[in-house]
Amino acid sequence: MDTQECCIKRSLCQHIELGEEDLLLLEELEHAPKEVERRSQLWKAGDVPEMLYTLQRGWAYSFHCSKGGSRQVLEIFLPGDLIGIREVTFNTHYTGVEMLTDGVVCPFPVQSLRRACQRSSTLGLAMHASASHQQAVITERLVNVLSHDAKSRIAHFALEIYYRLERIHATDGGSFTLPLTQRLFSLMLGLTEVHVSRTLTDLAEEGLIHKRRNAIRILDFERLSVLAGFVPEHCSEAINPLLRG
Amino acid sequence: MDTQECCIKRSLCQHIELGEEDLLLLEELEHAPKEVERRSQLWKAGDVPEMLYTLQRGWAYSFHCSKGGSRQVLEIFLPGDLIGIREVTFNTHYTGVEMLTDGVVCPFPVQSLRRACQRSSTLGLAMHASASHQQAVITERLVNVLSHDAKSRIAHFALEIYYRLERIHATDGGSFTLPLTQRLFSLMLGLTEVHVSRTLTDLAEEGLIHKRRNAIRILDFERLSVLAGFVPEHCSEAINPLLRG
DNA sequence: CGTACCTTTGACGGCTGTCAAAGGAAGTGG
DNA sequence: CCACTTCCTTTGACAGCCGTCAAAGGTACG
Repeated sequence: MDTQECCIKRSLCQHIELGEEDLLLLEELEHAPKEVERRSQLWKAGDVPEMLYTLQRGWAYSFHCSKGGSRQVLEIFLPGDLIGIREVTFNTHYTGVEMLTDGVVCPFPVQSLRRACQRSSTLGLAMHASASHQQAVITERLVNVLSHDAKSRIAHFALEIYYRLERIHATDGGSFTLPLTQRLFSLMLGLTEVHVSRTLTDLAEEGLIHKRRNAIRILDFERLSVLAGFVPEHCSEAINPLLRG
Repeated sequence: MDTQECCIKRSLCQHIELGEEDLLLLEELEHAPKEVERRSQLWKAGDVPEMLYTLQRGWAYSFHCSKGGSRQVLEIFLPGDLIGIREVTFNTHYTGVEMLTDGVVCPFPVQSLRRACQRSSTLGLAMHASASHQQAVITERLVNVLSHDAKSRIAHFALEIYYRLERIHATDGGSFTLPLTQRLFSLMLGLTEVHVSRTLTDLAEEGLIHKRRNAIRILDFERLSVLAGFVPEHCSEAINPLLRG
């Protein structure tokens, strides 16, 4: 396996170091990469979680549908993210997952994960850490939505994505392009598309961002961070030292 | 140990059956119950997570403080809840935890948890399931806040607490009393105290709830559920069958 | 070239926040 | 038991953020 090849191990070893045996175990059990098209769904709400996916290429998102038919977006998945770990312990999925772009995923059966964790408590810990980390992003957005107005919410969310892209070295220089529609912004932040459009226009007029179709570009990180009250603390934390060894 | 005595085992075995060995291991490692006063803090944001607590008696909440000094409440803990599992893998706490009432907690050292999980993969799984379940409550409130107005948010939150109390048989008959101040409501739901007061008055005038100082009482579950779009699905899910055995 | 998707703009209304003030209930110290 | 403080709630006036409705134009895609 060359380093280009997507692997669940690269997701799981971000928080805790895995041994040689752990890595081999994961490699054995992972399925071959699979091409997936934009708008295809990895699963629907209500399905039994039976597969995890590592996102090798492309973007995806998870969402919840209310009875009224409205949709709320909960997570944006970027290349390298582990999709499904957050709900793997449930007997039905609360959220569906859909590709935002064409992409490639590497499937990993839940049953294999169980066996892997039985053979290595470090793997179990890595799995838990990965899920907690992912959930922390959601928690942080709840805090964002609870305490900020539209302008700050958008600023905060843009910065969240930026720092996650930076972590995987997917930013293109000082500024960066965020390929999300305004509709996605609205579904993530509890705003209407109309108001997102207005607010992005405001931010652009203030010189904080640049707007394009299906994308925005951050121009002034300094002022945007102040506006959002953003602290990039939580994104790259190492595991609790008391859980090591 | 009699059944009255609080124990981490009762939290962990809610989602997956634990073996005799697992239970003995947990009993051995748990510390003696400890009285805690209202307003005392179990830890502060920034601390290293070194202890879990099972809440034996009383209520508690976790919160995040923004730079501006405003506070957002993330979780309400009820008797039987495991406090700290959500952030146990992080090297610093993102949220502080404070007692809402006088109470009793049973401490459990994180290092002991690590050793317990090394000796039993089932315990590791139980820990993961417990954390995921707790996170799901937060995720559901994000969905709530993203898609509902003040009246529905309040209705949804009241029902969330009700079903959690029902699960631990702490409801007092058909209706029940929810001992939360309006300030707590506002911090949970991203509203002002003033607006919470107004909205509760509206709900009371419609006969859906009864209002008291520091508490409300649900009168009409049927209509309140419709208003909130509430589905009590997610609260009592068993573990993914593919992870068993 | 036609259709679907994405964005923008304006007018209007209402939900919700802000500011201010007041009173009642609970807790505290004397 | 009383005075005092603190906390919790309520009410009113007012402003503004944001949603709704409607229409139009631009861009991608087949």
